[in-house]
Amino acid sequence: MNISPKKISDHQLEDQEISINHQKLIDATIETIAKRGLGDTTIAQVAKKAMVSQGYANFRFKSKENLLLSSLKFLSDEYKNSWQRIFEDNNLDPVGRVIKIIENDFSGKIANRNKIAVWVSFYSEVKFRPSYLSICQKQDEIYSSQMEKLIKEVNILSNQSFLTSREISETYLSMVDGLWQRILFDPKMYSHVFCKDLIKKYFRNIYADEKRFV
Amino acid sequence: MNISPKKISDHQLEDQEISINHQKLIDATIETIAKRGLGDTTIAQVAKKAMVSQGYANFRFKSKENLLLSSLKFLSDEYKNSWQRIFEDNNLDPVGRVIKIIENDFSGKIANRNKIAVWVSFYSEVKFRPSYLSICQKQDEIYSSQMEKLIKEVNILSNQSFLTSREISETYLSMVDGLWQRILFDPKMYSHVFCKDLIKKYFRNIYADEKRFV
DNA sequence: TTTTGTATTGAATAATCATTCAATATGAGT
DNA sequence: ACTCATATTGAATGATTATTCAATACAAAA
Repeated sequence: MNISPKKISDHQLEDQEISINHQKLIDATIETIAKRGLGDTTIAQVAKKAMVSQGYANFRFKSKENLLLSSLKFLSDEYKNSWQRIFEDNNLDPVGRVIKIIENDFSGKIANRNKIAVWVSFYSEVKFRPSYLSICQKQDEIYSSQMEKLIKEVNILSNQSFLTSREISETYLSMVDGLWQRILFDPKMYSHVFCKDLIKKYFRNIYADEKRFV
Repeated sequence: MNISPKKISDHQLEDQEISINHQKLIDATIETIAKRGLGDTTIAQVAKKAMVSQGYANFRFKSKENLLLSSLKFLSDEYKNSWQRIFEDNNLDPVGRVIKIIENDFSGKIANRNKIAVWVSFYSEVKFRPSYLSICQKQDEIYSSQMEKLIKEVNILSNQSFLTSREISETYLSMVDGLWQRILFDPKMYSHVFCKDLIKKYFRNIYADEKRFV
C-alpha cells in the first residue's frame, strides 16, 4: 500500500477542518471590522479583501452572521491559546507566571488597537446576541478561575492575606478590560509599557517583598 | 409694556434649546439602542417609540447620525453633571469625596445594564467616528485630572507615597471601565455592591488607616 | 372667520446589502 | 480525452432603511 503524501484538494476537507479560503475570509473579516467597524462591514468588502467572490463568502459560511461568529471564535481561541501556554509552562514559578500573563495581555499580538476595536465591537453586541455572549463568557470564566488559583499561590508564598485571591484577580481582570478600552481611545497615552507598569505597580504594592514586579 | 408670561410654542425655540419632542427623541434613541443595539436601531423604531412620525425625526435632527450624536452628548452630559456635583460639594473632605465618586460610578442611574450597553455601543465606534471620540475624550480628560488632584490630597493627608496620585487614579478609572463592561456580561455576579466593595478594598489596602473605605 | 407661518405627517425614493442560484471553472479518476 | 463531482463566480432578487417632500394639521394673529 502506497502511503506517500497525496495532494489534498479543498473539497475533500470536512466542514470542521480549515481550508485556505476559510481562514482567508476570517482574516479579512477581522481586518475589515478593525478598519471600518462592525456596522459598516459588508460581505462584499470582506470578500474583496479575501479575493473571493461575494457569493462564495456567503456560500462558504452559510450567512454573514455565521462568518462573524466564526471570526469571534477565532479571536477568542487565539487569545485562549496564548494564556493557556503560560499556565501550562512548568518552568515558571507563580510570580514568574503572573508576570508572563501581564506581558501577554499587553503584547503587540493581543493588545493592539485593531484587535481591541474588533473585541469591543463584539462586546457591544453581547447583550443582543446570546451566541456572542457565550463565546466571550466561556473563555472568561476559565481565565478568571485559573487566575484566581494562581494568585492564591502567590498569596501563600508571600504571606499576603489582607486581599483575597478573588479580589486581586478580579481587580486585575477589570483593569485589563479597562486599559484595553482606553488603548482604543488614546493609544499614545496608554502605551503597552504604561499599562504593564501600572499593573506591575499594583502587584508591587501588594507584594512589597517581591522585587520582580519592577 | 406687557411682561406677563407668554406661551412659547416650539417653533420659537432656538436650535440649542430643548423642545419636548427633541428630548422625547433622544430618550427613545437611548432606549432603542439599549434594547436592540446600535446596529439594529432605525429611525422608524425610534420615531415610533417617541410617538412622532418617521419623517419628523429626520427633519428635527437633520440626519440619523446627528440624532445619535445628540444622544451620546446627552448621556455624556448626564454623567458629567453627576460627578461634577460631587467635586463642587464643599461639605466633603477628600476621602468623603472619593467615596461619593465610587458610589456615583456604581449608582443605579449610571451603571445600569441599559446605559452601559449604550456606552459600549458608542465606544465601539470611536475608532471610526472622530465626532464620537471627541465627545467621550473631552469628558474623560476632565474627570481624570480632577480625580488625580483629589487623590493627591488623600495621599498627602494619609502620608501615602509609594503609589503616585496618577497611578492610583489611572488604576481607579481603568477598573471602573472594566467593571462596567463586566456588568454587561454578567450583571448578577458584578452587582453594584460587589463592584463598590472591590474598589473600596483597593483603597483600603493603600490607605490602611482610613476606616471609611469599609 | 380668514390668513399665515410653522409643525408634523406619511408615502415615495433611492441606496445599500445579504442572499440565492444558474452558469462556469477546475481537477481528479477512468 | 472524457466524465463527474465539487468549487467558485457574479448577476439578479428582495428586503431594509435613511432621506425627501408635497400635503395637511394646527395655532396664533388679524
